[in-house]
Amino acid sequence: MKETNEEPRTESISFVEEIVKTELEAGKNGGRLQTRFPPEPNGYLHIGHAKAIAIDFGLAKKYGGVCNLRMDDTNPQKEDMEYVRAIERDIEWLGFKWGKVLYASDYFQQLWDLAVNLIKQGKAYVDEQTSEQIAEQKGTPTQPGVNSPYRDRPVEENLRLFNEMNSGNMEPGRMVLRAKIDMASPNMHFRDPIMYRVLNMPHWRTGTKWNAYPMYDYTHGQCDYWEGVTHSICTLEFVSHRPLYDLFVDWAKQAGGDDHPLDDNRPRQIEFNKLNLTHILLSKRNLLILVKEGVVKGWDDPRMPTISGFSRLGYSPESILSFIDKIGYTKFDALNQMSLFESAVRDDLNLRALRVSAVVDPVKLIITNMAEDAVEVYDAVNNPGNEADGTHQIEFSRELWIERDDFMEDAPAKFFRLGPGKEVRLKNSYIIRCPETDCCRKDADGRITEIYAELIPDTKSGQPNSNMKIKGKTIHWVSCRHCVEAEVRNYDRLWMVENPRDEISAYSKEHGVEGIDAMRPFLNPESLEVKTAYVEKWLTTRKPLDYLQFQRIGYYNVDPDSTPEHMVFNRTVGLKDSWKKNEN
RNA sequence: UGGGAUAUGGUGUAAUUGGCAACACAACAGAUUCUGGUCCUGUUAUUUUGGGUUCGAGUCCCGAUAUCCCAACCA
Repeated sequence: MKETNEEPRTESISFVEEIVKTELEAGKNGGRLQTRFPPEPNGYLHIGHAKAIAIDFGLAKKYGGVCNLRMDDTNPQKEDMEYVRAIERDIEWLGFKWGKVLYASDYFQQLWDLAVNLIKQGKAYVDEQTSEQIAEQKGTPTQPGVNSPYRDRPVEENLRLFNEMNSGNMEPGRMVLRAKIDMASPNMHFRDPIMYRVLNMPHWRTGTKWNAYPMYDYTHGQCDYWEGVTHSICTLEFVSHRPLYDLFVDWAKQAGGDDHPLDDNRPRQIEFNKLNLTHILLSKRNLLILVKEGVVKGWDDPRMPTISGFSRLGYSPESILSFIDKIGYTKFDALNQMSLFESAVRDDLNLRALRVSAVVDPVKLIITNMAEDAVEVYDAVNNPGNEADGTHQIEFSRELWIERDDFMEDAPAKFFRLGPGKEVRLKNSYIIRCPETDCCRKDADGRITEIYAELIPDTKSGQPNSNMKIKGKTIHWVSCRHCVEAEVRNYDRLWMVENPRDEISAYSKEHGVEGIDAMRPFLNPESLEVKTAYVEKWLTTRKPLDYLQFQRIGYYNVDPDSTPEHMVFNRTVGLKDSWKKNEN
């Protein structure tokens, strides 16, 4: 039933992009597109941020707009310059360019002036209750709140106290500035939200100028508006903040004498589903615990779901972006499978990784009909999928290292590797054959120490007999005299459970423990296996973050700490293995 | 009867906006292979539920159900 007109499937775009595109085409905002990526510099960026980055920067790039990087630095208690630099590095590594680097703290004066204006209009007041009292009066989602006794104090008193809040003489917690909205609103965010609190601590950018600092809800929308952001894209948990976001923008517009209709010339907040991944824990608070408790070696530990961690593991920026593209932007609270991510990584690495030989669990193989001092040199293809990647040289000699599990004395029928009387091809080299008897030597424990085989003449790649049909597969090897030792770090998932976030919080509630104690039961004790491998000498020419494939084993990446003298390789992801599956 | 959001194979996402439910991952089977990888072919499996409107409903209407978000002086 195939019709002739098989039109190319029209590109399907996310609902977010649909909105942006439609408004752009309608000429809204003067046909201008401006987004922003607003991280709080209190930790490293993780894969969830990458999803936000991809749409914030991606849309701006695709539709000729601009995306600014704005540090959401309204809480000096948790933030640090170290994080700002790391955030910039990670965004660049992903391949995106920002318009400007801005800071919420750039707007502290403007926000202050607006707050004063709002006090004068009777829209804000200073509350002297304790945080417990305020929480109590706020009510619950099912019960309306009640007004603060300070709600109707005179404007002059509000102004005086607000100034005192910022004087440096006010103890933190003594008073806050609240917006006067509606304590009975079904939307909790409307129950007189706190605009300013006293922290009395220096800010790493503004120094000691401020002692009272604005809250997120009072900051974000106005910053967007003042900057000219047209689309403020964020995650779903902010849906219920949107009415407040819009209200504060209204107030800022009015205070600034902006008489445009309220639905024009203003940022529009759009929310998408945040990223959830199986076997991954994504929350800066919890990631910080892993770092501080030494469970991992740092924010860029290859087991961390941070951008820098994935980078060090060997995931390419392209593979991360490709994965994000596959999962899409919707409003559904999805749990994505890690296998989809890994398949995106393998897809990309298959194109770019150079093929090399490394023997990770070595056993010696002796080619009995080869002379002690003979050496042959071959050209090994770097990437069968891309001839332009060229070749590199490898050496072959009498004594080789091969993988221990490429030999079995008593093998199942479908084991197509080495064993008594069996033949295999040595990658890039000869076909070899093990004798029927006495094909290996063992130590006192019965562990194989040496395997013997003879090469079959003229079967080398390119030689007359090279097409000889054998039952065996092709195995990889390195020459004992021509290889070097290297440290190989095989990483495995950090979490043994599919959904660590839920498991941890359930465990935490049940046992009344928090932090690392609630996490420990779910951590994989074998998340890192360090091995010494024999690798071909050519690898000493490889540089940190180079993409490699250890043939028949997996994709590996050169660790940043690796040197030619002591090479370190991180396992990015294993190759698919349809043999291992057969075993069980 | 607090408010808000969501629901399509095992998983995630599409469906020209009311017109043959498709793509990817996963799983399984086979072919090719000097990587038990890649490439290629095939198989299994989907509209939460009950009503309604309609020639026709994943899409519209009404009612259930389930999940998520909101009660930080965090963002």
